[in-house]
Amino acid sequence: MLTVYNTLAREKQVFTPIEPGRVRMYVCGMTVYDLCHIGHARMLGAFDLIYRWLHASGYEVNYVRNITDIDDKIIKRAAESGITPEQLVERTIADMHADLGQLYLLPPTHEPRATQHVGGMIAMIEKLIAKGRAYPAANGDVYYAVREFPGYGKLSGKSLDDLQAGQRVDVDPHKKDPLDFVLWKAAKPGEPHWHSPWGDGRPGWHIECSVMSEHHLGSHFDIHGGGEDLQFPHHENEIAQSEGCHDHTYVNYWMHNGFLQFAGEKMSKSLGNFFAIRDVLKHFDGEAVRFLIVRAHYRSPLNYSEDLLRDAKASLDRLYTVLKKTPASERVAIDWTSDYAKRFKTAMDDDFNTPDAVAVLFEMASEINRNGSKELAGQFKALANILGLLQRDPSDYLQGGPVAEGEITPEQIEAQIVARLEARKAKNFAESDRIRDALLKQGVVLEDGPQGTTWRRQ
RNA sequence: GGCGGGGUAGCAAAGUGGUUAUGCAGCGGCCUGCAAAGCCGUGUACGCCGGUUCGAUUCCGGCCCUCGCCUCCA
Repeated sequence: MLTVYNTLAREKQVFTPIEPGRVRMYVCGMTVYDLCHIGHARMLGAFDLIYRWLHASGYEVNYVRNITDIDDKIIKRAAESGITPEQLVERTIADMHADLGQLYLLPPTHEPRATQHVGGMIAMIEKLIAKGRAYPAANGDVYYAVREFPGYGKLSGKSLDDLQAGQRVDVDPHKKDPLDFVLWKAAKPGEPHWHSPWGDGRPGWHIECSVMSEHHLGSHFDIHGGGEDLQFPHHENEIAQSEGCHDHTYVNYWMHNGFLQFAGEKMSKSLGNFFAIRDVLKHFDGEAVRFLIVRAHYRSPLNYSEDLLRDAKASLDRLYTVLKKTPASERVAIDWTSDYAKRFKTAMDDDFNTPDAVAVLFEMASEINRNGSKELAGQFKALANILGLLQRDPSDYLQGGPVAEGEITPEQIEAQIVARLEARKAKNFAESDRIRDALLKQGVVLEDGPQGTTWRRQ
């Protein structure tokens, strides 16, 4: 029985989908003005794991993850780079897909873009105006009237009065209430824009998700996810829009992942303390990065540093070493009646407790190393597959990784191994050890076994 | 100031009212020409102070520290 922590209820709840056997899930994706950083990887990785477990649990999952392809930052960045917003968007999306693939993230079922849904956004805004929950202002903007939506603040646990007391930005004089947020923005000269009943302009950020989720999942769906910083105001505003428009529940389970921190602070573009995924991948294997994410619970804060990444890689090395020693039998179905699989399932069913599931994997690893069971290795690999881990050829993983400039090639390593074998045959251990130490200095570890000498990169 | 998370052994990270989490690192042993890998063994950790209890890291209260949100943000 799957339980999930629902931010709205502030407790774990038994998961019951609206439609038996099917899950409709929406996750706020990227605004594509720059490369994804490792903090984004944490968020996207968290929901990838959730998606995978729902799927493994037998649900047919409609997983929608949007792309915001029109906003101030995109316009600004494109202008700075001397390209059109469209060019910037296309390039950034291609980069994002490439980077996420390196982390073994599954593509979502649908990846709608905001600019494909402007018509729907205009229609929803018109409906909100008709219901008295939104109003056009003299400057061409349209605002949502938060005081007209009784449930405002229920997700973030904030009251309008508390929010007002905490105000720390200048209030737009066109707003009736300082907390009213923009649904439609009047275009400035030269900006991309669409025609609307309120003049040329473009949609606000919050309305995008209400419209795109409804388009693919309907006005009432199961799971809505995103980073915890989106809880307020973004998700609060989505609720106001969608429930304000349809007068029924928008989402059953709100899920938010904890933040990736660097040096004790949230990693974000605005703080400037971020590492782009592709820069990290120059020095670390993508699966090691993924493992760093998998071995922490999705709601916990997660620290990022090179030391932690090295630690994650060392742990992952152990798991792959198991499969190198004991190759998994091919294409096995998971035996869910086995003790290990049951414990794995119990962990994952408990609000996607991946650290506990990983612990089960390590216990299986020890047993496989003890008994050399290919069948158990098959179960092990199949369970790891649910977490998006351990599916590569073990030697490829252990010998691969990013090859730096001037790094020793596999051919050169093999030649050294042959030379060392000659020395060992001649009982010239000084020479044999010299070769091994020389390789170790280049990050190559030799291991002598019954089947001969193998190597891996540190 | 308001609201919401965290503080677990050297590091990372789950979890539990009393029984081994797990991984990395370390230490001892086995194996090995020596190593590495692997195996066996090895750590009286739960922010502080009270309370409840036969017994609390786990429940309750207070305090301290820390992160996030209250502005765009994953």
